Amino acid sequence: MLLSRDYFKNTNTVMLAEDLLGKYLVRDLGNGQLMKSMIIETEAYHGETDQACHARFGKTDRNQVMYREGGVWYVYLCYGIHWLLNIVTGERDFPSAILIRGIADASGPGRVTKKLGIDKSFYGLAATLESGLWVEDHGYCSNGKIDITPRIGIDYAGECAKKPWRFVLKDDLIKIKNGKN
DNA sequence: TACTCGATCGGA
DNA sequence: CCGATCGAGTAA
Repeated sequence: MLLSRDYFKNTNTVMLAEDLLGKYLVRDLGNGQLMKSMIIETEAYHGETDQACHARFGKTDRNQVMYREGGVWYVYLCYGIHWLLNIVTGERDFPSAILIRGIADASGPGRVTKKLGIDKSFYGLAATLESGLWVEDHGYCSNGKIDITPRIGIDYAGECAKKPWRFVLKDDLIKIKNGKN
């Protein structure tokens, strides 16, 4: 079933990031083709006090969508090359989001968007059928098979770099094919 | 305006 | 290890 707007309005971004593991990212290519991939890696970014969060310097043109009510996509360009996909969480005016770092057939945040054909055009769109990109719960239960680690690539974030806000599903049944496309 | 560095990745 | 390549922050 489709994850509702209310699901993403939850203010506990860290808990939501863990809960998203095992859910399905669904991309409607518009020609009757649906791509469905299990989410296997996420990271939480929570508020202006989180020194790793893009909102740590306040609202900017790039991050303004993080201040909206949860349930919309935050897509941004990283290192001038890769589009990174986040789902905004929580209440209006509190900036928080979850980075989708990996799906079952594409490990790495840049590969997720490349695989599903996601770019800046999804910025600010709601995670609904109409937008062509949404999240479904297929009833998968992780049953504690989850690695919890600090977030990747944020060494500049001081004490916040130590927060255990990265979640990885480790399930022997999941085959990760590192397709280079 | 001129730097510097970043929620990355693929190739040498 | 290094380069690609662009937007945000900082200093001036």
